[in-house]
Amino acid sequence: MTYDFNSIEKKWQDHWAKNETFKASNTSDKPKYYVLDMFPYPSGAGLHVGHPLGYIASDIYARYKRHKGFNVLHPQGYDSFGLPAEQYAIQTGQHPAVTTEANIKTYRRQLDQIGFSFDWSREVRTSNPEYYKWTQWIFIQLFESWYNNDSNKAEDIATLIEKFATEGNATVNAACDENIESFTSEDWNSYSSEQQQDILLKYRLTYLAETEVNWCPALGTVLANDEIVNGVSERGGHAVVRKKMTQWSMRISAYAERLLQGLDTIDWTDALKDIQKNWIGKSVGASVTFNVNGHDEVIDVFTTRPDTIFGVSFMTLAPEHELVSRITTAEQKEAVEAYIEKTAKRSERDRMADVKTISGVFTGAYAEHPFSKEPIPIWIGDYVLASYGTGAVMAVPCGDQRDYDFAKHFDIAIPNIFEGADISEEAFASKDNVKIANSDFLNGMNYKKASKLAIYQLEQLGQGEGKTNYRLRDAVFSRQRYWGEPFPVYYVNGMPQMIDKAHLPIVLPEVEKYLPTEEGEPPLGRADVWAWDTTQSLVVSNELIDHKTVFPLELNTMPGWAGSSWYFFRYMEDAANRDGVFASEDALKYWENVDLYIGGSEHATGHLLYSRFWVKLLKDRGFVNVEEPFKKLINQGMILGTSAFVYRVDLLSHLSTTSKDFKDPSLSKALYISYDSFKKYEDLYKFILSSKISAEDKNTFANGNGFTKGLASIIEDTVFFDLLNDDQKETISTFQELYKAVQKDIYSQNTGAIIEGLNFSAIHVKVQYVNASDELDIEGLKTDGEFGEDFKDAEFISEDGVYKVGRDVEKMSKSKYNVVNPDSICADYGADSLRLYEMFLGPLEQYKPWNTAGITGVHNFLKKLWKLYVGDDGLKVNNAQPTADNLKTLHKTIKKVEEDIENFSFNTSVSTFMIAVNELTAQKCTSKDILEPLLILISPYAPHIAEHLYACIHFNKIIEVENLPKDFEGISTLDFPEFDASHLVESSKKYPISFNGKMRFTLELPMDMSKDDIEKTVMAHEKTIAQLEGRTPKKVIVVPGKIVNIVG
RNA sequence: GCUGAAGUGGUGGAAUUGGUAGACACGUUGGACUUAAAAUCCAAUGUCCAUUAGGACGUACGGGUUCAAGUCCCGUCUUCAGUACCA
Repeated sequence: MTYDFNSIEKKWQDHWAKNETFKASNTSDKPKYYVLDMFPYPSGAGLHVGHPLGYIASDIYARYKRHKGFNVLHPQGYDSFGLPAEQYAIQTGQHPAVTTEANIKTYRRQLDQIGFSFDWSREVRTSNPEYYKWTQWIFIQLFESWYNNDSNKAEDIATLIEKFATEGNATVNAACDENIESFTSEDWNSYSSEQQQDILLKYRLTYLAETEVNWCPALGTVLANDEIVNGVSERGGHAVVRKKMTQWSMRISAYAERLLQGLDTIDWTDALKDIQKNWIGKSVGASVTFNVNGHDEVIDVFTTRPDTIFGVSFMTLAPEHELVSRITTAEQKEAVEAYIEKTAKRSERDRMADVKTISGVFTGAYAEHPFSKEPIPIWIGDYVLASYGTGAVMAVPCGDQRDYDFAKHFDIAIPNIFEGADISEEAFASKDNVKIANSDFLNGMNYKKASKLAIYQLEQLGQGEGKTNYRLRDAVFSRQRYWGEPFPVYYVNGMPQMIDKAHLPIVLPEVEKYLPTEEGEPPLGRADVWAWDTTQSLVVSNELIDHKTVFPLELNTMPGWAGSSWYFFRYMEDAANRDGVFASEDALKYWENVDLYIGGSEHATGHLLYSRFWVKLLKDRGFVNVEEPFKKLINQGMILGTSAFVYRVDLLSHLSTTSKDFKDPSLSKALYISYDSFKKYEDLYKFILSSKISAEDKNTFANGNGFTKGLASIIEDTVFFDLLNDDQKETISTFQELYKAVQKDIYSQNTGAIIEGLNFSAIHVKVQYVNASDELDIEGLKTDGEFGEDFKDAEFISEDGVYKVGRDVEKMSKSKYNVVNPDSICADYGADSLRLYEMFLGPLEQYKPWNTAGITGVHNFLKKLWKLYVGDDGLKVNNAQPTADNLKTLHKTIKKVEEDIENFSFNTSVSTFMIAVNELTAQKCTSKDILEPLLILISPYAPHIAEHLYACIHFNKIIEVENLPKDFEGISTLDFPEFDASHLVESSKKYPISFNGKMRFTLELPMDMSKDDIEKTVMAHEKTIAQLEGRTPKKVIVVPGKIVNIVG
């Protein structure tokens, strides 16, 4: 009876699927627990071993929670809209829906073979119209909401319209666009419908706005900052321009404070919280208004240091600031315009990365200090960003290093307003332990007091107020793409109108090509049937557009994060009951939110922030009951690939004649040396260059003397040779042999080349051909068609009969040939081995290289586990009375495994299982009372083998899975074993006896021995006497149950 | 620059409140079984010295606290991640 994992695993996977073992119920007496993995994007490359890491962890936890008596929801689905499918569609013309469907099939097959306890009946796909109907519905909710800062929540836009109609907007305290003109109720009521809509857009939580974007005309699309390299597109190297575009935006900034405060209520890692805190970027300070001399203009600035207001010696505006053109004097006009033109060419990222260059231009204009009324020169400088704050700063050079550097560079005064601070070399940036000086009414105060008073005085003047600023920007929500959710929006007289929710979903139209139109419109501009008929409430042909009853539809689509911002609610509802709701009230009430969320930290400022925002909106509008989507979040680390390299022998050569008839010399057979040789040669090369020889000799060595260079020039009677020790001489003689063989080969081809030396290039080879000892399967590599002729006739120079490759850890990628796919692991070792091994690799959150070498370890463990239960003659388990040792092993294991799972320390559990099985095997344990609970402990980790052995014990024979009775309930319904501490009570302890803190020997003593008795016994022991060599100890430390330390 | 995390054998990694550093596994070496190989089993395996007994050193580096430090404190270095003229 051998452990036939392939057959066992397949059969149990089928059994679970057929019996819907892991289907969650929305009605249960059990407490609920919701375990979720971050939404996978079904990429065309399929799963590699890095993907399941988090899924295995969450699956272990989900299965554990079931054993612990919870009603567990553990669903899975696909974030199936996205760029790669669209990119592929552009290249091949295949509809993204088709390729996405195929990719999902692959994903599903790969996921199934790992034995996850997903409730697939609740699967969702964001690209499914039944799903994105509700994404569109939520979008409409956002459109129909405004944020009331007084009630601190989003409200129906109708309440705002009501206020406008009765009170105007003066009393409204809303999160809205800046610079909205105030109006009265009479004004409002007299406005045209278009005017009213225009105003409302400035308040809605999703709104149309002009946004500056990186537009790439050649690609017909907007590019993210990191898709631009050196001012051109990363893909194709096309020109990119800054362009204003009307796009949908999400007013996430309205929620900045709640997003920040909410972090305190959720159990996420501090690292992740810090990233979000940073991103939200709250700073408390004041806004200050400066009048501009001789103009009717004012400059608003935000400062975190209102206490330093008397230290202001200039102001700096961003070059893009709208006031610049108006206030610049005639003399300065030329210089200012030249500067603006220069900075416009630099990307925001460029400007931010370049900290060293100080640049700026004086506008010629002056602002007036609010208190002293002194004139303050107004400069422009590109260290000030238009997109942050007001795009203007009041510069306090004595207290801010950037302002200081700017002032020094342009020779602007640096008044010192800090008592006793030395600002001759640098600014005094600390706000602690210093008093304000030279500052009129602020003199002698500390930061806190002075800030408060300064704000108060500014308020008296009407030139400022306390203000909190957030870095968080509103999120652009439009994409010029095809493969995304269409907006439920049509346009009447240029104003956006929502399609009534009753007519959703608005289904993505067909297009003949997935590219932008020739006019630069998004791909939906190519759709023929993409107009809204308001009378029929139907999407109709574009030809019918008359702007009376038939109107054009929105051409942008939604971004990738739209569908993933609420999918966790969709899983709560049974697939059968999803028709009329995104999730029913009952389901939402029962499941509340995700108890445990596992995924990568790369989503910290995207998905994880946006979903928190949408959930808060849905709560404000009364659709859900929770403020936060994910109660606890664990980040899993990435699994990296371990690339393998062979070292190709390349020629360093020149032609002996000037004749062009000769072809480039190449070896008749490609040669590859092993890593060991490569390393030796490389070390030797470095050794020569770091040796004490003349610079001239080094140059000869590195660059050659016309005939040889590098290692080839190390021959007897040279300075280089004299440096070598015996080992190095050995190395050089193998090199010279190789060199001569290469020379001979080339000369015999008569190519006219002079070979000066050899070079070695590291070439990636497939990791599949490398075993655990880094030895290469040369035959396998030679016959691999994917490498073409590269290795077919190559000669691999082995050392001592083996060819070893070099290794390096890199991100898993196809081009590096280091991708390991779970399919072959499952076939060779089984899903249980894969699951255990991925956990065994190390702490979940850590980045770690994948190295198949260790998988035999966990596989052997499973074989040992099998043998503990099954012998040559069948099942070994019986009703024998467990021994004290058996019980000790079991309960030790229960305790440790339970603690480990609660702490997400899965790697240590696997070790614990190994120890338990090793011990029970040594104890020859056959007792069902021990071996059955042990299976429950192991089942979350290695569910197939545990389930199978459990069924065997249950029926007291080796069973056939397909013949199981229908009513058989498997291991997943059993309770987790109870830990009983009484089995771990020891009667004696092996004390480590240390001398001055160093352990010298151990001594077994009874647990209940008193401190004094321990000391006496230890001191009388012969080894103690030997250790002390007649000295009298100064002190003896006895910690009962722990240690004895003798000092002296 | 700032913020956060980390640095332990040949390798992945253990060490829960300061209390036997290196669990468990890989790899390596030796042995058993076998015609042989695979599989399996047994033993050794931090480094150095020593025939053994045993000893010295050892958790990035330098200090410190303590009877006792991988763990606590101070300083330095390195790596990774996030972030950045953020006013």
